[in-house]
Amino acid sequence: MDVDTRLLRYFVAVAEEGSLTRAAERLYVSQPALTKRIRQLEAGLGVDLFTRSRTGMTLTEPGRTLAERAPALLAGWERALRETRSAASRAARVLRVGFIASAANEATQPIIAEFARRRPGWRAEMRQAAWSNPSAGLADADVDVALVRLPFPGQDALRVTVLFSEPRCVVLPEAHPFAAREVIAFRDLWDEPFVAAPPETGRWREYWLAADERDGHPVRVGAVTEQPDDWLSAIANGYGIALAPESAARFYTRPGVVHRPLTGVSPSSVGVAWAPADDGNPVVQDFVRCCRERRVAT
Amino acid sequence: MDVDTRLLRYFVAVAEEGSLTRAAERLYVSQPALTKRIRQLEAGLGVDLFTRSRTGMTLTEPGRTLAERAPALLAGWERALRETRSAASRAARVLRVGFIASAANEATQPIIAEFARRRPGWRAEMRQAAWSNPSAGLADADVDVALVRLPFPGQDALRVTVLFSEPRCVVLPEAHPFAAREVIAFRDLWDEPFVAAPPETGRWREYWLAADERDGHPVRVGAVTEQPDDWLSAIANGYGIALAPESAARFYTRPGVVHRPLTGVSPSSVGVAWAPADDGNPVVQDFVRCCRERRVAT
DNA sequence: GACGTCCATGCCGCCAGGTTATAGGCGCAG
DNA sequence: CTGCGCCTATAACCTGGCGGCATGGACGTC
Repeated sequence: MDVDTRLLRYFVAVAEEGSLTRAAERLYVSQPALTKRIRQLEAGLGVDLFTRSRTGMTLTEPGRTLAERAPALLAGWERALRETRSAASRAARVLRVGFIASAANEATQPIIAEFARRRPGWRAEMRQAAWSNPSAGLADADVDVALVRLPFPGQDALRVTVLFSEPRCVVLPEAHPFAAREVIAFRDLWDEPFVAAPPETGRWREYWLAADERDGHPVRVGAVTEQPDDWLSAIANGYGIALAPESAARFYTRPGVVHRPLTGVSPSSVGVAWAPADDGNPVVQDFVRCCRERRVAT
Repeated sequence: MDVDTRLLRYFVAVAEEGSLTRAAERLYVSQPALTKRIRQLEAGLGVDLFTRSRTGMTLTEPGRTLAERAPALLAGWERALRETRSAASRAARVLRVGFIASAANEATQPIIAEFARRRPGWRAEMRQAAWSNPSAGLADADVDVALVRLPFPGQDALRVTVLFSEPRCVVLPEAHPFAAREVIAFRDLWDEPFVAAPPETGRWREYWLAADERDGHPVRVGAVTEQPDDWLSAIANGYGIALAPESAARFYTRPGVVHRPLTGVSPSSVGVAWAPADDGNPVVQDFVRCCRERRVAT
C-alpha cells in the first residue's frame, strides 16, 4: 500500500487530538476531508485504526501500533530531506548562512566579504529567519552556520562563539511620554506594555523582555510579532514598547518611532553558531574564522 | 515537502536503472509519466538529483545522498505496515496461516479443526500463496505461521518443524507415451520438458525439477506457472510434465492429466514454519502443536 | 543521411482529494 | 422531552495532479 507523508501527518494529528474536528483545524483542512483520508488509510491497510464515538476518535490496538511508528517515519523522511539539501548546497559550493534580523547588522557585510576572499568559488547564501526561529534555522539543519543573538533556546546543543556585545536600548512610539527623556532607566518601564516575540521562543523572548531585570515584576505584553516590519508597526501604533540592540537605531527605524539609551539592563551579545557535526568542516570553520576576525575590527 | 512511497520507489528505480526508459518498464508506467514525477521530485526538493545525458540518468552528489536513504525509508514504512496488520490480527484473535497449494492437502482440515478446539474464540485465516512465494508469506511477515513444502529459500531464517513425508509422483498429459506405464523411473524423464515454478524461487524450483537427481543432466523447462490451475493446464496442453506430491493425485487433477508413481526421486516433506520472534507466542505455538499431533494421526 | 536511443513536451481523460452544506447520533440543560 | 451542542458521516461538486499516447529534439551509430 502506498501512503504519503501528508496522510501520515493527518493520522498522527488525529491520533494526538483524539478528534477529527480538532485535528482538522490544527491541520487547516476541513473535517470531511480528514474523515475521508482517515477512512482511506484504514481501507488501504485493511485495519480499523480508530473506534468512533460521540466523544471523538480513540486509537485501537493496531492504531496504537501505527501511531508509535509514524512519527519516526516522518522524522526519517525529514532527516533524509535535510541531508539531501545539505549535500546539494555543498556540491554547489554554497554555504547557507542563517541570520536573525538585527543579529549582526553592520558586521554582516564585512564578514561575507571576508568569506568571499578566503573561499573563492564559494558563495554565502544569506537567509533571514523570523523571530519564531531564534537559531535562524540551525536547529533544524536548514543552514550550515548562523549569526544569532544570545541567549536562545537550543543553544546548548550547538557550538557558539560570542563575537561582540552592544548595549540594549529602548524603542518607543514618538508620542510616548518617555520619548522626551534623553536616557531611560529600565525600572521605569516595568509597567509598560511590551511588543514581544512568540511564546515558543522561550528564553529568547524573555531575554528581550528583560525578565531577569524586573525583580519578578510581571511583564505586560501588548503585542506579539515575528518580523522587524510588524514589530516597528506595532510600536508605532502604540501597542507597546520594546528593547533592541543599539545598532537597531541605524537599521530598524521608521517615522513615529524613536530609540533611546537605556540603563539597568545587560548588554546584548551576538554570536556565530554551528552544528557540532561541522566541527571538522573546513568551510564552516573558515566562516567562523571570518566572523572572529571581523569581531576584532568592529 | 510531501512525498509518497510511490514517488520514492520511482526515484529508487531510476537511480538503480540509471535510465528513465528502463525504470519505466520495470515499474509498469510510461516513460513520460516517470519523467514528470522525477522532475516534480527535484522541483519539490529544490535539488537536481540526476544529470541527464543521452546515455541515461546519472545521480548527482545530493541524488546519491537521497538514494542511500530512500530504501531504508521504504523499508521502515513496510515494517510499520506489517506490524500494524499483525497487531490487527492479534487484536481480532485471528491467526494468519499461510499455505502453499498442495502443502498439507488432507492434513489441513483436521489441523484447523484441532486449533479451533484448542483456542476457542480464535479463528485461523487460511491464505493460499502462489508458488512464487514458497514461504507462503512468512518471510514477509504477512502470516503468523505457514504450512510449507521443504526445502524452500529463506528457510534457515525461520523455525521449521517437519510434519510428514510422502513420495513424489509424476504428472503427465494423458496422451504422453509414458502415461501407459504403471511406474516410471525418473531417469527416463531427464530429457522431458518440465513445467516449473518461477526462477526466483531458487531451491524450491530446483527441488521440484529434481535437479539433484539428474547427475548434472540439464533441465528442459517447457513452461513456468505460479498456480495449480495454470500448472495443470500447462501439463494438459503438453507444454511439459511435472513432479508433484502423491496427494496431488487426489487434490489437483483434471481430465487429460494423469498421475503416475515414480522411482528414483526422494520423497517430499511438509512442514510447519513460524518466525523466531513468535517462539514465545502461545497462539502460534498452539497451532504448531496442533500440526504435530495431526502428524501422528495421519 | 537514415536509424536507434535517450529524455522532454503537449494534450487529454480520469480520479483522488479538497470544499461547503447537511444529515444523524447522542449527552446534557432547562 | 425538546432543543442545543458536540461529535462523525455523507452528498454534491470542483480542481489539479498524475497517468496515458503521440511526438519532438538531441546525439551517436551504421
